[in-house]
Amino acid sequence: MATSATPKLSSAEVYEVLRRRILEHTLPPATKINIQRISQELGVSATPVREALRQLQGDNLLVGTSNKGYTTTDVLDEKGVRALFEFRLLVEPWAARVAATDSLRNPSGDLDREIRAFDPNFDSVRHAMIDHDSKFHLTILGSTDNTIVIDAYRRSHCHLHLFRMFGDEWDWRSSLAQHRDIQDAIARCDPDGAEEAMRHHLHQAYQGFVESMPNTRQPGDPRSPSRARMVRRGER
Amino acid sequence: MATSATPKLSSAEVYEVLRRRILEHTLPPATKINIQRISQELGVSATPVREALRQLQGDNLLVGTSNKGYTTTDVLDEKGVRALFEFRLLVEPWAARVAATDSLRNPSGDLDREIRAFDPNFDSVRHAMIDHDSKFHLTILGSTDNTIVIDAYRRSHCHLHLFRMFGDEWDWRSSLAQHRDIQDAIARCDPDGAEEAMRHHLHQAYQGFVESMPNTRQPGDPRSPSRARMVRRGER
DNA sequence: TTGTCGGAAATAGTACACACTTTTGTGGGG
DNA sequence: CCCCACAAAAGTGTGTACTATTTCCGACAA
Repeated sequence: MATSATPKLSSAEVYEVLRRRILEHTLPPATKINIQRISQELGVSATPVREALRQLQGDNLLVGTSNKGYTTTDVLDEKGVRALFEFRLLVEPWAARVAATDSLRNPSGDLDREIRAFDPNFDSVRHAMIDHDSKFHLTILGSTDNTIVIDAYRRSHCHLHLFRMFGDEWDWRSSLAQHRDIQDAIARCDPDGAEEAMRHHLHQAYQGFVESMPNTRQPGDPRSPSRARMVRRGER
Repeated sequence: MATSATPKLSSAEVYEVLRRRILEHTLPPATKINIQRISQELGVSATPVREALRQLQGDNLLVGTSNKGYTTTDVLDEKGVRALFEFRLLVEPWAARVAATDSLRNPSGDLDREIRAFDPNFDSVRHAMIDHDSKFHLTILGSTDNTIVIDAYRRSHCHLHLFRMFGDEWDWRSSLAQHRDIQDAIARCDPDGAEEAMRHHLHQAYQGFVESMPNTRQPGDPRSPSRARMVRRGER
């Protein structure tokens, strides 16, 4: 576990370490990053750390201001969640439709495997579900073979934000059932069904988010708890 | 014009300089970047240059491999163009619809100004049109107030790729007319019309691209000139 | 309590040394 | 005679240590 005593460690590896730490919450949201500490902790000089930080800034995992250092991105506020799901509703139903049109390289096999591989007793249900959900959605996106859309999706870091906000009270059973519905529609090459199943899935997820948001408030986070704006549905 | 003799220049400024150079083709596509040369040219040390390069890599303007340095991204191939327009067809018609729904902060005024500001005798028509086109589309995107979608759009660098591929033979008049159609629909708050106008505009642009692609081949670019795969239309 | 002034800490930049990559040049074999 | 392989040298990217500036925090005084 100790990262010390590694013979030579550098640059791209520092990037990977820091990236994992952010994604796994070892570095919590809205945390100031100390370059010195990290450099001596990983046993490298300051320069590779700074480069890694710059790259992480480009990946939307850090925000940095000149002469003031870097900070991990904050938890999404209500507007941010809305924007995120609006974005997902643009690309993911389309991706599901594309995935369901091609009967040859159809990701339904992989998706089935992902669903079966889900283990509620893994570590925490939350962790297992996020992991499964991440892979499931990315598999569908990946089947579109559109690097630009895939890249845009990855950069949204939606599952990082999910992980940050979710408590353990989440109804993962219904999410899993919706995944099964999507996989079914894709397996039988039903574009309309797949698109609609995905849209429904995202709407449900968003709904769950909005309802749980006042509860998920972090301690010591003075955001106004009122202003629970209502959800507009049936946008399209 | 000369970047020398600047008293103190550093880091974020290096980033800006390099970014501009890429966007303005002072650094052509698929060009290897020499850190030493840039550092002594700008009168700074290697470190800030390297950091700027890392950030540009995160912006999808450079590709970098370990111990081999950085290279500007290459011109899009046919598959890339297809992916790019597929992406644009996902977000921009939606953005046009959103822009046309809100009668208060409606971007039609800005759009009208953008259209009028276009000057065919500016420098080269190509440059002027790319500049106008870039602002026009970004204004519509910006009116959605969805930072995630806006950011994804910016990172696609669609106008950089347009600029790279276009010759001067482009039919900018019809593009401008289509912009006017879109602006009209938004001004009268006609979501369906705006969405459809945008979709038509993008289809036309894509069509123009595909037709001009074999002609736009760069000299000294040994890509196979055959394999002009046919366009599938009416995807949705 | 508020404002200002210092000192400590952290970040940004420079110069140098090392390591990897690429290229050039030379020798042997086909 | 040409070509391929291997080796040496130049070139370039990468990491370390040091220096300089900037920011932040606390003490002291009004």
